[in-house]
Amino acid sequence: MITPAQRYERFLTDLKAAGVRLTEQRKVIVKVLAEAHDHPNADELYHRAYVLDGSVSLSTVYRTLRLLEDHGAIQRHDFDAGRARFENADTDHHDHLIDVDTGQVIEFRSERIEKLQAEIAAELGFDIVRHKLELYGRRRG
Amino acid sequence: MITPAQRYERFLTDLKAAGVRLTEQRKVIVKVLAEAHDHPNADELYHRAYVLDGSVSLSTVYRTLRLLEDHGAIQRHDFDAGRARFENADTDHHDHLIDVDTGQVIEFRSERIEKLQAEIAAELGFDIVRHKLELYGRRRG
DNA sequence: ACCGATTTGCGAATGATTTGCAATTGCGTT
DNA sequence: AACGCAATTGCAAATCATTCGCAAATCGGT
Repeated sequence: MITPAQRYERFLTDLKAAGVRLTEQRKVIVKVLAEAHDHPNADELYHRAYVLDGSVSLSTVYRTLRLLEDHGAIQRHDFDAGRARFENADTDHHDHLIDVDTGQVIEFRSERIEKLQAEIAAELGFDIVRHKLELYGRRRG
Repeated sequence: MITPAQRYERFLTDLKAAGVRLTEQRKVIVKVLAEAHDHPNADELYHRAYVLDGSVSLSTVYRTLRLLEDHGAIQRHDFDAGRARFENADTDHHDHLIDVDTGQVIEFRSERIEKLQAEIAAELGFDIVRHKLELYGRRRG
């Protein structure tokens, strides 16, 4: 079980290894991402980072998010159109179930679905690069 | 096998039945949608409609798209973030495979995946309201 | 054809994200 | 420990897709 602190260290090590300059702002943003247990959007990340270090700007949050995404360190989602949401990519792959009433995001993983997807793509003559599976559901009353 | 002309007629009949006013612009936009074999975005729809009738504006395209979506006549997708794409909803349900190299969108349907999704949601205590499954793949060389 | 409510086009407003630019900063080199 | 400069930053202005306000045009029942 990886801790936020460990995740943070790994983030920094990987970035340094990739030749990325570790600025104060980037470290703070990465720390916020490492500690996030949810799927925050850019603005939420900005606010959390700003509390830790008032020198972080929204622009830099956006620039850093793009940087991290390009490095494969985080993943971008668009559960609700118009606002991207992020999560660190080091955790195991999983899909999302969004509660349409509360907006709550539940993570799950199904080997069978993964397998089935690969089979379907293969039948169509493709190899899957990535996929997006989002279930929008309502809690059973 | 339904023809574009038939689809167009059904669109109009359904809208009229729903008490929607059939303006010139709406008819043109609906016709363009009925004839579309791809997944055009608002701007593309606007251009196609404008050719048929220069009195169509982009605002009205957006308003009509929202209207049609609310009536369940079309479906909105966001394959690429930041730009919504549309398709008529009268066809059978299907998912999408997007060729990451060409952007081509291939439609497919798998009963097994549908079933599996319902099972997973049920295990988590949910009923599926809708879902989004997009495979992004590369053609096998 | 008439009339009132609905819909339209226009341009301005919005909200998320990006960008230009001058000032600041990380970090390899002295 | 200071130097130098390219990379990075904050800010404000720009962008991009989409929405909105409002006066003018239009639908469709009478």
